[in-house]
Amino acid sequence: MNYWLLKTEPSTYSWEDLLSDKKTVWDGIRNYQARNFMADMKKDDQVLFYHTGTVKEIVGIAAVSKEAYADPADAEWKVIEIIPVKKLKYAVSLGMVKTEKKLADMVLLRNSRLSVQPVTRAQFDQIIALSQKSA
DNA sequence: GCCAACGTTGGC
DNA sequence: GCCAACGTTGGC
Repeated sequence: MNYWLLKTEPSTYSWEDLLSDKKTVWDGIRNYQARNFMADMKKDDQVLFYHTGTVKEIVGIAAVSKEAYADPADAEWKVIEIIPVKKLKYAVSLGMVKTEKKLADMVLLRNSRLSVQPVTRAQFDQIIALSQKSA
């Protein structure tokens, strides 16, 4: 089981959109590093769903429902499919992640521009722990 | 709205 | 193959 974080601008595609869609094709990724991570995703891997822009917080957990396949729009790129698992009790903001020493190595902080990123089990568990209590 | 960080492009 | 110029992302 691996863990990941997907970033999205909520005005483009939000957690609420995912809930109403029940599943979605994660397409449009045009970055090689991000594509390579997507290629490593396995079915049932857990995904932290992060809103960028004015929100900047992890809002929910999704799961990989279909592993990477060629983007029908452009075979050089890949897409995956995800389904919502559950909304976090309390969203975990970027500010909270920054203040948590155990999360200092998260790619979210190290490389804020990467939109598909790996998360360690320990980091994932820590995020879940933070989401249990309000900021 | 600004700008730092980073990836990509293209000239050499 | 290097690197300057440029475009994009995303936090502030």
